[in-house]
Amino acid sequence: MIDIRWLREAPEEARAALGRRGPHTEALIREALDQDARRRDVIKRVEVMKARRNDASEQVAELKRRRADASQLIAELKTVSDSIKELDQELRSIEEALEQVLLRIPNRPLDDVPDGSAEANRVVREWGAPAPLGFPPRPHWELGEALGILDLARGSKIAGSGFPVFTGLGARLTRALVNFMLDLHTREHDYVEVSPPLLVNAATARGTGQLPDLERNMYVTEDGLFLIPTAEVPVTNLHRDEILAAHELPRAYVAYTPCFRREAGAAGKDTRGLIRVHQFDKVELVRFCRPEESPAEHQKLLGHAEAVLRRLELPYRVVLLAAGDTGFASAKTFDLEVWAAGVGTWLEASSASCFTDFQARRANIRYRPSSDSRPDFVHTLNASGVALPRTIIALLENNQEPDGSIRIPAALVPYLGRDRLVPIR
RNA sequence: GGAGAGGUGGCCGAGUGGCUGAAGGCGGCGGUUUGCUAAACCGUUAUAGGGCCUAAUAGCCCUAUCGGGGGUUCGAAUCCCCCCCUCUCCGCCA
Repeated sequence: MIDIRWLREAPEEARAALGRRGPHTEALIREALDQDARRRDVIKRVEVMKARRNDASEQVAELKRRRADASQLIAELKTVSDSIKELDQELRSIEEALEQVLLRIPNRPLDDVPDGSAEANRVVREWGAPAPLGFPPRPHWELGEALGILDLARGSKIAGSGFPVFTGLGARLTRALVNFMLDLHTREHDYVEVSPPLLVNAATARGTGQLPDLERNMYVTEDGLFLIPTAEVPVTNLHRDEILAAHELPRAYVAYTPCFRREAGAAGKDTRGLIRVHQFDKVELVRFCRPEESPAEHQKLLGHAEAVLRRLELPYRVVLLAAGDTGFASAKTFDLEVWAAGVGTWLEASSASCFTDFQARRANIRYRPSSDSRPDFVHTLNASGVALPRTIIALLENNQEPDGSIRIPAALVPYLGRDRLVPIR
């Protein structure tokens, strides 16, 4: 049963916060509170009967021990038992309905999240300036093919559109980026590296909020397992149904995984080349912390993601998303948008989100504030650190030279083994 | 995939229909003893839900929980069914 106390105990605050996501939340709140009231009413009634049954059962045992006749009492208890069965049935269906509603209520945006939808997103800072190239920049799909590092046509052939193939130094570039990022986060930012399963069960997908909200966006196997859309899913669920010790918070994990997204309904514009693909590599950062730490943790996390782009010398900006544009599970999100000179646009390379206790409530991830206190939900946060395709886009398009060769930033040279990529035709 | 064994509290481990939320041990916490430590001894030791009362996640009462879910029964850790997981053997295999 997902926790509902937050809603029951402060319904007006919940209304105000959720209302910023849209008017549809009001109906969900009303439905949830209604089902909750019904639920408690039935619990009250059935528990009185259970108490009576337990009591009388002891009397039956006592009578039998004395070899006295208990048939009268047993007959009486039978009707009590039947009523309990009915009420339990009713309770089950109410809880089922309540659960369905709760699963559809998005997270409450934090107070400092701007009102409005995407137009109200706020650029909070920029780093590095998009430098004029002095010649007409080419898009990455042209550069990539000319460099012999990207083969979109064959990807389409063997899997379908949106499944790119990296070849030669392109394949090595992805490996170089992954290793660079993992090294940075484990050595300098103190993350524990994990290599999780790429398929997860439904409970796991529900824990981070992918179900039911993003169900359409995940690939499902016939065994009922989902291909992960991000490492956030398996990594956050590492501690599902656990009570963490206060002294082991905050915990920080970094994971490299491929990510799989159906992107149903996203076909069309802004999907050329590597901009939006069905399978891509990503290094993901996940943090668990005490509630009071989460704002500071969020900034720290954002800084760790930014560090990647800075080392790669890629111009980017930090955008605070407005309430209406913030993801279902998130309470506050900063997008890291990297400049891509060829397509002439900013591309989201990372999303750094604070989920407050939203995922913790669903996944039941708690901690004990002190040894003698009750467990409380942790806060979870995550950020891409960062997604590869859009990083590669920026790398190719921003660092291209008139002859089509690509400058490799110093931080990446040791990993790639060379300081430039040169066209093969 | 086939055959078998098993899943009990933080851990180990009793328990085949009734006062067992669960013996015993270990660990943890509190205390007594102690020059200090150790040992010994005493006490304590879960989670969730609901209600009452509250400043309270304090207190009191109730309900549930022995892998998960159904069922039988007045009553289930104990009996039945389904599922999940672990282990052993066989098969297959990177």
